[in-house]
Amino acid sequence: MDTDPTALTKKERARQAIEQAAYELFMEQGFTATSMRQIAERAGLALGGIYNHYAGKEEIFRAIILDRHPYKQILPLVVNAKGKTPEEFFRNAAREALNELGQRPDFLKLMFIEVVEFNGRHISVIMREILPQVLPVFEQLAARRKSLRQIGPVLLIRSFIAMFFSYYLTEMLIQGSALAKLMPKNSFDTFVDIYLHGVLKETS
Amino acid sequence: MDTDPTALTKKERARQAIEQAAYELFMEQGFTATSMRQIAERAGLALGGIYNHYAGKEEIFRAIILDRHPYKQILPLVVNAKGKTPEEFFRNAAREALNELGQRPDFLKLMFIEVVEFNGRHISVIMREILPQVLPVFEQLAARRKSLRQIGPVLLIRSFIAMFFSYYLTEMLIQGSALAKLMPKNSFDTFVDIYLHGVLKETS
DNA sequence: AGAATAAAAGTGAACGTTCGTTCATTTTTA
DNA sequence: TAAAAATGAACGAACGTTCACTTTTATTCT
Repeated sequence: MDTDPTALTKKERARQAIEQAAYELFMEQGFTATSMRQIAERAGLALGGIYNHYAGKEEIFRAIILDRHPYKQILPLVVNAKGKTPEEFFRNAAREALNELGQRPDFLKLMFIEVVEFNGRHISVIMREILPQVLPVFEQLAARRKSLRQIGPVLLIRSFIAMFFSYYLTEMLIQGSALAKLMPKNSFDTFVDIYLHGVLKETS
Repeated sequence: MDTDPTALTKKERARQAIEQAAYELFMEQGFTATSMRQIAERAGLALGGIYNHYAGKEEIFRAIILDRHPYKQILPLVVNAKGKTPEEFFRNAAREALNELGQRPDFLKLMFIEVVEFNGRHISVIMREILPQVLPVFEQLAARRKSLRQIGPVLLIRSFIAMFFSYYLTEMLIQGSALAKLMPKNSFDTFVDIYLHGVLKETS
């Protein structure tokens, strides 16, 4: 038989097809609204076959969260962002993360589904993986008291991530509304500016 | 018969009971996971009776969005917030909104359900109501070029709202995770500070 | 190597449940 | 006394999962 080590086994290819189909459908319709039949059809196998690879529907979602979540691509970009000053670092990290996220416009929905349908049940496993990588970077940043206002590393992480979340959440919320028409084009740049400098002018 | 004009008619009381029950259940379980039977039971009437008041399940959700959404209470607090300086205004508005939101911890879920299950379909009606009230206030704010950096009124609104969203979204995401244990107590104050002054120290 | 064979994966009908909605009927309201 | 509201059984559809069965894959033995 063919033993090309670069080729995925048939088993693995089936798993990937199931996860890919489920990922797309969850993004399009949400978790509850997506049926196992739809997943099977898009993955190109029969309904019952799914259960040879996953114990059930929620396990597919968990698998997606664990090894298909966009943070896998984004995290390295942030952690490895360069910059002589913290401002440079934040701007580079934000820009690179945004570029990657721009390719995957539905990334936030995974988080919303997680919150709405599972009350954040699966997040802790992500955190366990993210934190050891990200915390040292932001600890070094927070220590630069000359450049940064006094904000602890944990809140620095949270607020940095929150900037992306809030940008995309408000984008999804206002899409198609009157506010969307009034919105400037490069709004994310302003979000980064506000994160860095605030809305107030310096008082000096 | 009793014609006390302050009393709700029986019809109205039934509608309120249905909306209240549905609101609670949607918050607890999400829209799709909540059944009409659960709504009927908690509202204290029979299954079929709901359809004498609402055409279907989604119309209940729409009614909740329209006249039970927390922004009804919060919007006036923000619009009527006082403050000699923009900073005072923002801090007062943020504090009062947060107090109100603290009483209604599930407020954000309504938005998430809206995004996850309806792709933001019902937001435009909210915007049509909010914008005329809120835009003038933020236009006046944005015009104070001495105090505020150059940010248009529309982005000023969006980023101000986004501050709350990002705070609560990250709170829901990290709850129960390792990051939550490391989080300082009064994190929202820091979010407001970052919104006002940014994370960077002034360069002067 | 090639045949035998046990394990894994694929199939789609069937199962039991639950869903949103409808309906004929009764009770309450105006 | 006519309209509105309440009732819960019934309907058809869809759901996640299981099942008996066939096909494919991987391993063992000659």
